[in-house]
Amino acid sequence: MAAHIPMTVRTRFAPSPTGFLHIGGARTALYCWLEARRRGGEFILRIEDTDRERSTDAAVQAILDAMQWLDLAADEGPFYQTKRQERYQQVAEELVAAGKAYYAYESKQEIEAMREAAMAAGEKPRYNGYYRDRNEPRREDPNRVIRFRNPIEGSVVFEDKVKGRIEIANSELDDLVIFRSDGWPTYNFAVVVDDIDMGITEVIRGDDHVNNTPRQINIYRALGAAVPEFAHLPMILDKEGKKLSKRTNSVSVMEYRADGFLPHAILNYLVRLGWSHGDQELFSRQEMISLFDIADVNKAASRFDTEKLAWVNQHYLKTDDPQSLAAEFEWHLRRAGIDPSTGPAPADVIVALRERVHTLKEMAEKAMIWYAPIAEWDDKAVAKHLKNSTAPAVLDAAKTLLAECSWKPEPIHQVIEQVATKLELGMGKVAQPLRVAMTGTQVSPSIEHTIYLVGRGEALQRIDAAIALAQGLS
RNA sequence: GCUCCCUUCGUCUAGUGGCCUAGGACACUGCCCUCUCAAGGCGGGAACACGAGUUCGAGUCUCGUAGGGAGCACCA
Repeated sequence: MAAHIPMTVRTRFAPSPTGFLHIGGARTALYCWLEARRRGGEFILRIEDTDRERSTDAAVQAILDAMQWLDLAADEGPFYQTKRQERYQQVAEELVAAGKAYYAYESKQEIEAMREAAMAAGEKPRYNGYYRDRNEPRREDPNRVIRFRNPIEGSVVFEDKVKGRIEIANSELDDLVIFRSDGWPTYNFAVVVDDIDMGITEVIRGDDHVNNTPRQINIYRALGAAVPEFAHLPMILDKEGKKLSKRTNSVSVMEYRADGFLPHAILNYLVRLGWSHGDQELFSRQEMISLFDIADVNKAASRFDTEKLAWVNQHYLKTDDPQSLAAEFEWHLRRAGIDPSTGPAPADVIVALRERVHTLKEMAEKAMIWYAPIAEWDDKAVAKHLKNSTAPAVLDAAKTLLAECSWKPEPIHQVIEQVATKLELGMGKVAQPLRVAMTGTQVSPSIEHTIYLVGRGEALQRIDAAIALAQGLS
């Protein structure tokens, strides 16, 4: 028996640069990447920019940036379809020469009339095959296109890795245009040529392409190429079960970044949307790679749940090394108008706040208390919060002890306890006035961490200011 | 209209004929812990779209119905 030489698995992500990388595209890219990684294959990135009307360089860059931020590196590419124009033309002409495609010269209006006639007759809008058997030679004509001579008999059957067996009769398919009158290939043709040339073995894409697959398979066969495996991913819907729309949802991956989500949290959330491994919710990169299998992906569409994403995000905020989160957090601080160098170390702030927020954006907002100048506080609100007969005594006692204690959370905690014991007050009566003095608000992390992060010099000043406000009350 | 696809708690899902009086997670909620807010711990309510059939036995197989989605371009 001949030794079986395993073909290397090659997957590809092929977005068209007409907008940002959206959440559905990110999941497709993730699944392609995971499938390639797990099976020791290659992941290729291809930019499908043959629609020159709608493609933009800015969109290309946005997609590349998002892929990088998510850390989904391609092994090859990005390849651009616009750079392969001659190749498509060459293959299309070869198909004509082999009698597997033909020139057609209808105008767009004629095609339109044809579609309407078919609709009126209760049939699918389709090409009537006028030039199919006319064998017209190539001639200069603004309406010249090349159409694929689709088989008439039989049906196309393929085993989709997520949808299962799918069969469509050839009688449902018409002779699609593969090469346009403007000199560019159409989508269905370009993908096939590219996937063959790039040696793609697994086509993983959105299930809006299921209906295109039989047409493409016929082209593979006409070209004498091996047909790859297909896996069509169900859609991602919004909370209401509607199609994700820019108007009502965050759809761009980079919007999620701006909203304070971590790249790995997004990946973890996405890998679980439509796929699972028993009861496991959290996956490291390595676990995702070793456990993921495209064949285990669910068939049905799923809804995007920001609250669960937020839970996953907080999980990683709590468990990741604060130091490794610092750079992304600083990005958010700057976005919030804060200069990180004017306050405590970002990693320390992360530790103080990570159990209290779900996103880095929220964290940056809450971190304001350690960076914003005290002058910006609302004095009236602060004074009101200090309206407590024991507040001045607490502040005074704390100030004395804080001036001398060792500046670490633990000793500061002991100071609080000493004040409570000395004044015979509960922890609440001691912590709250200090909290107000430190932050101008009634909510903050544990009091010792709050004070610690303010810093000794600033803390003493804030206590003085608070005492002044409290006295102003009486 | 035609073709294809989908259907388990509110949501993401486990489930591949008996282990299911259907499991986990998010969300919601009760109690505990507590210096605020959280986090955490222990509980709770909550689902097999519907109808036939196959079978000793169906969430799991078959058919039908209903509902939802996608595609039907010289757009990808």
